[in-house]
Amino acid sequence: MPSKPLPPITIDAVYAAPGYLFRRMQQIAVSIFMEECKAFDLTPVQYAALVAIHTHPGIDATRLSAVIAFDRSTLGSVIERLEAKAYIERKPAPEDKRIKLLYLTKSGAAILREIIPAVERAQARMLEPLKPADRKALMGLLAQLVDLNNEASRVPLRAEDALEHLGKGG
Amino acid sequence: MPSKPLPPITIDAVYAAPGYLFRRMQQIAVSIFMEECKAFDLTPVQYAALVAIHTHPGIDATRLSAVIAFDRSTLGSVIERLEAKAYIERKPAPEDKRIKLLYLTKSGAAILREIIPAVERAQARMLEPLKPADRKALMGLLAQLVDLNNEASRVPLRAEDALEHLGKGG
DNA sequence: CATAGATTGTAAGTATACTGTCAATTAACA
DNA sequence: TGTTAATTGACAGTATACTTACAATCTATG
Repeated sequence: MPSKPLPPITIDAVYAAPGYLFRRMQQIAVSIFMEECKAFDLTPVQYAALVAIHTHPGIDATRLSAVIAFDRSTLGSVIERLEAKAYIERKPAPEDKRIKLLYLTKSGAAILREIIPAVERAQARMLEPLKPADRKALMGLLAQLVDLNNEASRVPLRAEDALEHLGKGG
Repeated sequence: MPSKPLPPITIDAVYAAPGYLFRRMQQIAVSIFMEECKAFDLTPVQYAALVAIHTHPGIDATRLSAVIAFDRSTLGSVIERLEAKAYIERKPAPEDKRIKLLYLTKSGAAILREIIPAVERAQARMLEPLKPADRKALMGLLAQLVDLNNEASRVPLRAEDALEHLGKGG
């Protein structure tokens, strides 16, 4: 019994923990994205917002936050920045004075077209160190896990529910 | 040729992209961690810092940032918060007036012992929706990918290099 | 139609995460 | 030894991410 006063855990256990690997991978992914897209001055979240608004023109902020699984409170400032860059427009909804509808501007659509090759390079680089079969396996498992854990992280609405009155005109 | 003015990408492509899945999984992981550990008022990063200081007593802030792959600038405020909670102590290094050495306090060691079961519950919950074999496969691939991508995200020092003069007394 | 409850956007407050910059200090070198 | 270079910690500034709170507005109900 030679000392050993505090043996609860070591940093090596942290390195192998899912939470640590998820955080580290997210750091790396953002870093690669920003590097590939530095010519465009768009963050990953701003990019996702642009794509979502492009796919669902006239969406409002609350539904947008559900569609891109993005915190509702923070989204306000993201929208502000995109509006300041003139990539999106906010228009009041005629039938509901609370809601502001979001639309891509011409330059928003243009930047989206231009940035896509860089984004695809970034996505490819994130997985590049793995063999193709392993990339597929990892993405498959991760997509599955995110889907099954979807309820764990609080999002105001499920993406599908959020869009019932959009796009399909009903 | 019926219209189709902007077909560059849709939100479904974003959902399948690695960057989106990594971000979403990180959100979920943090959410689960905070839920399991809410009785302790410790964030995942603060927890990792405590473990690292416990494993490497007398580490300085720059090396700590390398050990837990944590941004050096942000670490200052993390250390401040841990110091304010009296979980760690900062002592000036005798041989180098720039450096402040970090040590766990008694209550820091105590909270670390107490929180570990909650942390382990959280880590287990993150992977719970997958079959055991899939959990193993996912963690293996992710550990591999993080390791091979380590250079992509800027960290001042590699964890191993950061510790050469610590612990082993040389 | 009046009121309670829900929804929308906004804001305040905390905590990462990153980019820069800076002064104090130490190390390297001419 | 004296100047330069590197290191350390601190700070300012931007951008997520989350919690709670709040006013304006809409909906549901009596």
